Amino acid sequence: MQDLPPNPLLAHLPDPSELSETERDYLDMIAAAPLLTLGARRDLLRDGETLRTCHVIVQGWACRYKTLEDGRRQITAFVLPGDLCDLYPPLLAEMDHSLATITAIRYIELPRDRVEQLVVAPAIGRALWRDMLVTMAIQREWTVSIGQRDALERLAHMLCELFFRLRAAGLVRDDRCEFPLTQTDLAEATGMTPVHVNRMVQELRSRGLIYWKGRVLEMLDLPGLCRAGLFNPTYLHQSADPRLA
Amino acid sequence: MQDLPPNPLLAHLPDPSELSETERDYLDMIAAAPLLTLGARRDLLRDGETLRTCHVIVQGWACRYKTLEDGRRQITAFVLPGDLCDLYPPLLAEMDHSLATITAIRYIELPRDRVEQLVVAPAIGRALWRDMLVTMAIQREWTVSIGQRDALERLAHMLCELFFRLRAAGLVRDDRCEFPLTQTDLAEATGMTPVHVNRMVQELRSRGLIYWKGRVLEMLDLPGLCRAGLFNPTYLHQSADPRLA
DNA sequence: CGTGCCGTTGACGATATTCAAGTGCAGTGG
DNA sequence: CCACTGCACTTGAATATCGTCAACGGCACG
Repeated sequence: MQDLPPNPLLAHLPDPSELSETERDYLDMIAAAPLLTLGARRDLLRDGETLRTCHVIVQGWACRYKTLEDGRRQITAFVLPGDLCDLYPPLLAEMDHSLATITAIRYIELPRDRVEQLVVAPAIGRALWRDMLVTMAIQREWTVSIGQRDALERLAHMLCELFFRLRAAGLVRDDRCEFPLTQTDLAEATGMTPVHVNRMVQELRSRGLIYWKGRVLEMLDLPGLCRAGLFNPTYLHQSADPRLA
Repeated sequence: MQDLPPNPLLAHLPDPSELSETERDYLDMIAAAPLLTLGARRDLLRDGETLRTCHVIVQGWACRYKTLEDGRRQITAFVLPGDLCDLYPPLLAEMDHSLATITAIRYIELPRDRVEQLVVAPAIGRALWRDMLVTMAIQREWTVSIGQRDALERLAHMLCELFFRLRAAGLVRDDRCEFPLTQTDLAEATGMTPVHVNRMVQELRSRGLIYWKGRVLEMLDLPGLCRAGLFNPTYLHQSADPRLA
């Protein structure tokens, strides 16, 4: 692993100079929290659990998922490096879904009452709200995607979304990025079968829109892929970001 | 219309006795806000708009929806009487979806900076967070539903969710409720065609699970409907509520 | 008494699933 | 070093679910 990116909880928050003394103290404590690790393809939190602490993933990919009684599984969200993630569940009684790693991750744990402080701290609270609202917008867009887009559009849209989010996190160079998902992951996220995802991947390849081999994804024609997926990035509410280069 | 229910923004908040002086003042100002009205089947907010004020629906049904360039439309959420709803969009730059009424509604408008105060007020802010997390859980469950459940399960699940939410809002008596949605609404929410919704509705009827005529829906066999929809209400995080009677 | 929307029905067709078999590659252990 | 194992990916054929198209009935509203 290369150097750790700055703690994403910090990256999503206002500049410390805009914060009060108290809020700066909060952030210092967070920055000092010990880094924990978890291997790839493991559950971090399970449906039904009652949590006393909150988790923030600092590095690596994860996903939320839910399983039906008969085993059908749906991934409801991907958690990318730099995303705030499980800051909030302890505010509810128990987990209503699970959280699993895709790659190995590094994360920190925060006690519940510390999160409650953060959430109502003036500047920090506002920033967390904003982050939550974007997460919500993404979830809505998944609903639109699975509900209305056909298989090819759905896959194209998913790849676009992930690519734009990775880019905002500074993880794209020359239209290429690390891409640890399997076709089965994409199937569980888009509500199709792995077989059909495979056929659609090949269609995107044959149209010259993407290159994907091993763990590397390259956008050969990003505007074309956006068109194929009826992808409009405004729902991500990405401000013009310096890291976009 | 019968008597107005108490302002839902208040209903979802902690008892005033647990609040500070300042927080009580906030609530008093909200309670004093003038009630606005809008007719059925009209847009309250449109995709792309920039908002200066926040909206809280006090009475009536509404829905969020998104439209693709080619006209396909997906309802991403139903806003029921008693739900907090558009408190937050102004925190983002512009609307990424639209909000339309189903029935006539009554609502209030709050200036943006007042909402920012609420969001970071200790007790109120925590309550709003909780509400937001439940909304998020519902949105995740829609993803699961559209992604994994088949048409019949999807419809059954949607009816169960709406019924449980209406019940928590005190709008169910003897397993019956007002139900102003059309089959086309349900189609746009579940990602199926109106024709197919119709077939599934008839299937549920013929199994003796529901009665639905005009604007009244009655659950003839709620446990059976829950089974048919693989519905597990824990994601709604409804505490034992006195109004459940 | 029209007009329009909502619900209903049937025949047909398309998209995506299921089932089954086989390939390639990475990691493991002999 | 090489065989063996497992997993991800790939391919094809048969099938099913759901969508499309089209027409009609009922009911509310003007």
